[in-house]
Amino acid sequence: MSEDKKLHIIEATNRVIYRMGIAGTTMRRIADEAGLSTGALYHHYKSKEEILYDAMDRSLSVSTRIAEEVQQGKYSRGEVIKRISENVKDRFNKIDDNRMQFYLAQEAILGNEEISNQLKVKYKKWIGHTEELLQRLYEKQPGKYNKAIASLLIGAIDGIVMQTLLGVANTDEIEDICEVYHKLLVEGIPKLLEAWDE
Amino acid sequence: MSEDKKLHIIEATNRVIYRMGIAGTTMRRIADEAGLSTGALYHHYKSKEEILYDAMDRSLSVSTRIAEEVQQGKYSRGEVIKRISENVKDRFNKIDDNRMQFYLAQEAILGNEEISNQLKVKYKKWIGHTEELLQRLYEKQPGKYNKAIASLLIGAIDGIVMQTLLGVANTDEIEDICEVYHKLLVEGIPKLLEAWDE
Amino acid sequence: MSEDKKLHIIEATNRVIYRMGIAGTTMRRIADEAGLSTGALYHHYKSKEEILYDAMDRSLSVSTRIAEEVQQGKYSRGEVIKRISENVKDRFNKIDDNRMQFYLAQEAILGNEEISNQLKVKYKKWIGHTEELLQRLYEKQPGKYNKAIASLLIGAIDGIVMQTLLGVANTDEIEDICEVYHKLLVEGIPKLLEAWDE
Amino acid sequence: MSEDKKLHIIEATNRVIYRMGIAGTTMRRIADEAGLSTGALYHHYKSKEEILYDAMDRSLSVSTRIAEEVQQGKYSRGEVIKRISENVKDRFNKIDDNRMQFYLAQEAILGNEEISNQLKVKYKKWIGHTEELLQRLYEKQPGKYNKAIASLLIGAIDGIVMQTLLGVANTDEIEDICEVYHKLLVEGIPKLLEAWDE
DNA sequence: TATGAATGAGAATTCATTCAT
DNA sequence: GATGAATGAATTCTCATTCAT
Repeated sequence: MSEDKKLHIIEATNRVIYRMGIAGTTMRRIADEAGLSTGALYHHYKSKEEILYDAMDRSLSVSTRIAEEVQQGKYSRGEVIKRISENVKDRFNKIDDNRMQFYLAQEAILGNEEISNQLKVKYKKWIGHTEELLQRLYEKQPGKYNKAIASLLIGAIDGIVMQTLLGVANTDEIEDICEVYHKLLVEGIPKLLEAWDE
Repeated sequence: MSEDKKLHIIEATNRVIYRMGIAGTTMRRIADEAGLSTGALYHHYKSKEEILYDAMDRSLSVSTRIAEEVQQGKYSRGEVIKRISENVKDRFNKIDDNRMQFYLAQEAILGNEEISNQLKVKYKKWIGHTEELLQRLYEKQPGKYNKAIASLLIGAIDGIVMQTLLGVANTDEIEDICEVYHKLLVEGIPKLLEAWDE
Repeated sequence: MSEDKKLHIIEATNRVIYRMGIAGTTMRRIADEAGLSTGALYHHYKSKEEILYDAMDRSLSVSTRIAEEVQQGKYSRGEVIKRISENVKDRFNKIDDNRMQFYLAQEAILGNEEISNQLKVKYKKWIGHTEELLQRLYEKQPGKYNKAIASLLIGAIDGIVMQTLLGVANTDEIEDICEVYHKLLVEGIPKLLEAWDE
Repeated sequence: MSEDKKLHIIEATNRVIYRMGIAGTTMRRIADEAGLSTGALYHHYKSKEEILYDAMDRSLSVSTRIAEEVQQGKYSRGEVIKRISENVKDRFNKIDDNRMQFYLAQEAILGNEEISNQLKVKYKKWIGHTEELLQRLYEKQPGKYNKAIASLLIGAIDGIVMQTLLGVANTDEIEDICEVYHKLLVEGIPKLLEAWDE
């Protein structure tokens, strides 16, 4: 039960998931990809579910999101916004990670509770970070709507990622969307926050 | 191929999805739930996918319909925004249909061309309508970024839908998000559009 | 039960067979092609088998082969051979008929006894005609092997037709094959017949 | 994927075809006959068609083998012709395999690309070998018509096979046909080749 | 540890035929 | 005569899991 072998299997699993989706990931394909027999997989994991869970678990613990690293730095307002925008643009281009992320969400939505719970925790963390970021950026006290804004900002990225994966949005359009997203952070959101003060 | 019978099948499908999730939705179960034989299903739909797509289509086409009504100039600016907001809130509550949409998106991303094309058409319609709506609402000439804004507005909804399905956002938070979305339409977007004029 | 309607159904059936083969010919497709409902078919024929049989029966009674019309004429030896060659070349180009013919043979081989019997009769007739032709051409008394030669001459055409349908032989090659077939009649067969005399 | 097990499946398949005809040959019946589960069949072959193709291939590839042996120069001219004749006679007796070949040809003609390609390869090989054989037998340089002659020789066999399957030719007649075929190789074809030289 | 053949339940889909309207 | 919705058995194929070697 060496950790090495497990990692080998998980890496093979990831490659299969990337190509075939989670529903298309069969034990035989994992075995083929890993250069093992199906029987061998059962020496390391006691079921397919366990393999998938391990794969998804490891995948989730790697993925990063806006705000995570920015938070600790001591950047100026302008620098922070710039870094966020870069980060966002970057995310749209990491097709591999997006695909995997989307599959994970899919699996959760289809009824895999364990993955669902993990993703829930992740999203709550991401939203929390973004919320804090908003406060730092616009020097506002925690307002009733900061969390909602954070959710929308995160959600918008997921939505655009889906459009990219679906082939609805092409590269040029993504450029524009990034610019709008940037402008939204600089102009739209502050305006929104002011609006509630009045 | 009476519309009634199709509706009957779709309703049965929805009940099965509600109880068993998409992954547990088989033709046999749909048939049983509808009180039909499996063969009968194929009399009305030529594949399982077609049933699922129709189920999704019927509910999500509401959003398109509203945008179309608005286009025909039946409403004042205030009314339009109100209706959009209502529509968005409505969409967040259709859990089963949203699940289905994500399932179909997955199929599309994994290479199902039929579904892919249908979804592409749907998204392009949504984005197109939203774009026109933006122009009418803010009396702007078609700008370079109107499409990008529309994509983001649609994407944000999908993203929030995903958060809802994952159980990240609860009912109260959805309320807040709707309100922010509303505010964004009223205050944020106009501000954004102005910003490019300066 | 008007003959007209039956003919209409049979023509539709033939078009379906041509496109889909006999195995791919379903009642629904026949109905669609004929512009009728499946139920209506059962008013005119009591089963699918009966329709297919009728279609094939009519098809067989139309098809012609080398020798049939030549026999009655009073052509010279050279003219007869020329006409046969033309006839053969012609046959290779009538893809539609060949296809149908092949399907019929197929159906018979797969176990349809009635068609098998009809085809058997046809082939015996064709072979008989060809045999007589050989005698007229080479002024030989009915020899032990004339029938075998006739069978081979007929068979060769069927075999080449199959190669054409399979896409093994292209148009240029068919030209050559026709020429060889011609030469065979003129030079090869007489030599063969002589050989036995010696 | 032991060759033994494959052979076992093929033998079972042949028995089923013999009893039920190709149309009545289902995976379940093959499995039952072989004493296996249907799933097991798919462990060795990836589709029903592959099983049928293999069944046909195994028996008909004998002809190819002989042509290959001959090519390697193991036999004298007389022996070669004798072996070819024996081979041809043999082929006429393999009723089940011939049935299968016609069934597969039908599939190919109707658009099954996989089978179509396999058969095309097979035929091109047969024709190619026969062509080379002609050159060796008659010590002729590659002539324009050698390929056409080869095609006709192969085609004639298929045509006679079809007559056998249809029950047009009985055992005695097959004897005669074989003899004529033999004579054709010995006397007819050389004469033909000479004819072009003059 | 490792193999890979075998299992067996269950999936989607097809289709000739029937029958109430 | 005509319709077309419905039947239900049969078909091919998939796949997680087991187990003798």
